[in-house]
Amino acid sequence: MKYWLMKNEVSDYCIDDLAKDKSTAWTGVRNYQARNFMRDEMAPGDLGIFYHSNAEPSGAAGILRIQGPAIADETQFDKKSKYFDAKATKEKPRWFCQVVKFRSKFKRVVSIQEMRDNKACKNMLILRPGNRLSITPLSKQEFEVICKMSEE
DNA sequence: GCCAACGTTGGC
DNA sequence: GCCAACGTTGGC
Repeated sequence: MKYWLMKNEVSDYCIDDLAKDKSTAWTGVRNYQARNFMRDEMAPGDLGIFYHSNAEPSGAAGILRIQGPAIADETQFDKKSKYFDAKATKEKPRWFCQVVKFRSKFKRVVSIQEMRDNKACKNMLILRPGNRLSITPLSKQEFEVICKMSEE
């Protein structure tokens, strides 16, 4: 059982959208490291923090569950999509995504500043300067600390 | 295969 | 909108 932090621009897709949809394919990831996490490391039942970036404030907004296993990201085949990749084929997809299911919305957003201020979060990759990875692993402790902060 | 230039991300 | 960080690209 692993834990993840999955970042998304709040204006694109937020926790309320996921609550409404119940589940969604986490498409559009075009970074190899993040792809490998989804394709190789995530397993059905893993839990993730849904993180809002470019938000007021940016931070952890809720919990999602990985349906797993990874599937091909359909947007890579769609010429009209900004995520289209001419080098990808149906036979050999380059990009993968996970279907994620809504689990819960936090009572309040746990801001990135609160995470910075909490010693238990100090190793989180998301807090590293210049971090641009949209999917990062979390330890069980980090996951639980964020959940706990959301209750306060 | 090096590395400079470029583009993107994302907090502020 | 600024700017630091860093992944990607492409010339050599």
